[in-house]
Amino acid sequence: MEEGTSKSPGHTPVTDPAYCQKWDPREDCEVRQILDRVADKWSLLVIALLDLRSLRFTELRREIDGISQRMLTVTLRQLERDGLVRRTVHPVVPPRVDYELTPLGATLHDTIEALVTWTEEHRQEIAAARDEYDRRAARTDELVDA
Amino acid sequence: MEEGTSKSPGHTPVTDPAYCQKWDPREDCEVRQILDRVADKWSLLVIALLDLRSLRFTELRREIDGISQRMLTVTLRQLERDGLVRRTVHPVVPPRVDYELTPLGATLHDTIEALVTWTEEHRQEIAAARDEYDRRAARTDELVDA
DNA sequence: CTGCATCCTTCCTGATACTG
DNA sequence: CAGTATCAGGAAGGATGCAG
Repeated sequence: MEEGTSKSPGHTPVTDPAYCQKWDPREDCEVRQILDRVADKWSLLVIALLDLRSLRFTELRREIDGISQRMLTVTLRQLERDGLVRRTVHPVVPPRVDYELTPLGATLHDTIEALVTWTEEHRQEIAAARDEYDRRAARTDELVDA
Repeated sequence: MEEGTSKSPGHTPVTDPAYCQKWDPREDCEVRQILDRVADKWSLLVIALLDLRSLRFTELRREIDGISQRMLTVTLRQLERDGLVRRTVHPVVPPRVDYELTPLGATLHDTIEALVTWTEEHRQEIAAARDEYDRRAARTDELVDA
């Protein structure tokens, strides 16, 4: 019936004022939707590259190792829709399309840059933590085998 | 001028010194691997919640609307492996497992917080951009229909 | 309560063909 | 060049059942 552990009285909800003011817990909340977009693997790279200079479709494709044509298209469309990237079609042959950050996109880059910087500053620590974790896991597996 | 059609001479590579110092273009580069982790949809939310206070598995599951049990487990294991989250098992019945940020994880939270703040500060602009984009798209579709 | 194992669905890549 | 459309194969994610 009722499990004493997750009952109301002793349970301090994280969804109290201090939390609710910052996070809407609903899955479809606006902030979560935007976070899913800007914290996206490919969006991050596209924005970082476009901050250096405006780029054409093929240039982006070439620079971002591992991205498929489909995902680059999808990512650029999303970023354009969100007003972070401007798409400019030049009426020439062969067609030329330039992508560049909007002022809004540029402000996002500052934040993304911080994330990249953090990653670069702490990658040694993370690599060490991974080694440590994997070594422990290996030892545990040995015990299980025995 | 010289279209260069992405040939060698006229093509200004983004992978020049200014770029290479910051980004390793290879897909499997360490920085990209870590970014994929910390810029992950669920990782972001987990770290944001654990910054408020340490939480149990079920508490996290309840707070993060839409996450599956599997993904919460996977996300926590990855964060633990990377040294961002500490997992503490209390030898009691029923089992009790607490998750908390490590000092390293706490430093990451500062950066994530900036991303969340950016999102909150600009969500109106993004919503407006989306409306604008969707209206244009709707009008274009009309023309196509006609 | 915690979380692994299994099945099943959805998404993504990669290749290829075609339009403007 | 800059896409859209399609299809096969694979990986990621969701739902469920069960074990410690």
